[in-house]
Amino acid sequence: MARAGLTAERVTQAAADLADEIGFQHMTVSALARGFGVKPAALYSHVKDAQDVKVRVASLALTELADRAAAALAGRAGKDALVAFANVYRDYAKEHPGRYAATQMELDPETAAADAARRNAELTRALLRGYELQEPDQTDAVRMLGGLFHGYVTLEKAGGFRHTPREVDASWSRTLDALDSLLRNWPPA
Amino acid sequence: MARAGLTAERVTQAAADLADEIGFQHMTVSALARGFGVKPAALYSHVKDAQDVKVRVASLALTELADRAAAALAGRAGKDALVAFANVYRDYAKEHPGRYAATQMELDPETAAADAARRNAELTRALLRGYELQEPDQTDAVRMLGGLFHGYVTLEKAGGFRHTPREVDASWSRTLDALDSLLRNWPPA
DNA sequence: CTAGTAAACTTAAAACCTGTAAGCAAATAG
DNA sequence: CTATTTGCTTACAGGTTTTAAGTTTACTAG
Repeated sequence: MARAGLTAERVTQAAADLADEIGFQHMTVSALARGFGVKPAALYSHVKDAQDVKVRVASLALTELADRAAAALAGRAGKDALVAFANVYRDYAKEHPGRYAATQMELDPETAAADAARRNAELTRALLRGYELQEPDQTDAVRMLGGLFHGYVTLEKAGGFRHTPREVDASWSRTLDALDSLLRNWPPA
Repeated sequence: MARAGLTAERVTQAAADLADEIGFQHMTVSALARGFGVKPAALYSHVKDAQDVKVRVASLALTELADRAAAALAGRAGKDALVAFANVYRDYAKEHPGRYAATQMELDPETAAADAARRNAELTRALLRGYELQEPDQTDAVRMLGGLFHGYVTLEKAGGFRHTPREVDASWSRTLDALDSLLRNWPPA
C-alpha cells in the first residue's frame, strides 16, 4: 500500500480544515485518520495524542489571526486601524469557525500556542498607539478590547443576538464607533 | 437493590456540580452514573441523551445567572447597577466554571435554555435604564455589554491575561469605569 | 546492487463512552 | 393480594483513544 505521507503539519492542517467543516468538538483522531485513508494508530507517530492535535490547531489559528491582524494594522492608525483590526477577528471567526473555537482552549503558558496568543495581545497594544493612553490604562484597554472582540464574536456566532431584530452588522459598526470614542476619551483614574 | 431515586432534575444538578468539579467537557453520562451508584443506561429513562444533559445544565446556569443578576439590579441604578451586574457574571464564572462553560453552547431558539438566555439579555436592557439611551443605541449597547462581560471573563479564565503583570482585578475595575463613562457619553450616529 | 536499518503504517487489543433493547425487581394501584 | 407500571440491570452493538507489536516500505551504505 502506498504511504499517506503524514507529518505533524499535514495532520494539523487537516485537523483545522475538518474542525471548520464539522465543528471543533467533533474533530476526532478517528475522523482525521479516515480523511487520510489511514488507520487511527498511524497518527500517533506524528502527534502525541488528541489533546496535542487540538493545541496545534489552536496555535495555527492564533498564528493565522496574528498574521492577518498585523497585515490589517500596516499603514493604518486611529479608528481606521481599530475597525480593520476588529474585523479581522470577526471575519476570521465566520470564515473559520472550527479554528476560531480552538482559540478558546486553555493553553498552558509554556507552549508555542501561548506565544501566538501573546503576539495577538502585542498587536492590540500596537493598535492603541494611535490613541494616547499611558500605562496602566493601556494594559486595561488591551484587555477590554480583547474581551470585547472575543465576546461579541462568540455571542454572535452562538446565536445570542438572534432574538432582537436589529441588524448585527449595524450593532457591530456602532460598537466600534463607541469604542473609538471611548479610547479618545478614556476616563482618568 | 434500593433505588437511586433519579429524576431529570437531580441528574441535571449532579451534572452541573460534576462539570464544576472536573470541567464541562469531561462531564459524561458514565461519570454521572458512577456518582449515583447506578449503571449508565439507567440515566436514559430520565434524560434523552448526553446532549440533552448538557443543554439542561446550560439552562440551569443561565437561569441561576439571571436570578443573581436580577437580585443585583434590585434597588440599584447607574454605575452602581453596572458594577453589581458585571460582577455577577464574573463571580459566577469563577465560582461555577463548569456551569459557566455550559452557557457557551449553541442553543437552538426553541428551547427553555434559549428563554433563559433571553432573560439575561432583558436584564442587561433593564440595567441600561439608568443611562439615557434610545433605540437602536440601546440594543447596540446591550450587545456590546453582553460581549464584553462574556469575553473578558472567558479570556481571564482561560489565562489570556496572565502574561502581563498588571492586576486583573484592577483592569476589570477600570474597564467598568470606562464603560460607565461610555454609556453616559454614547456617541451620536 | 544488495543488505541493513529506520521510518511509516497495520493489526491487535484493552479501556472507556454512547445508546438501545430486553429482562427483572420494586413500588403502586385496584 | 394480584396486576401493572416504573426503575434499574444486563447484554450488547458501535464508536473513540491509545499502546504495543508486527509488517512493509523506503532509504542508506558498503
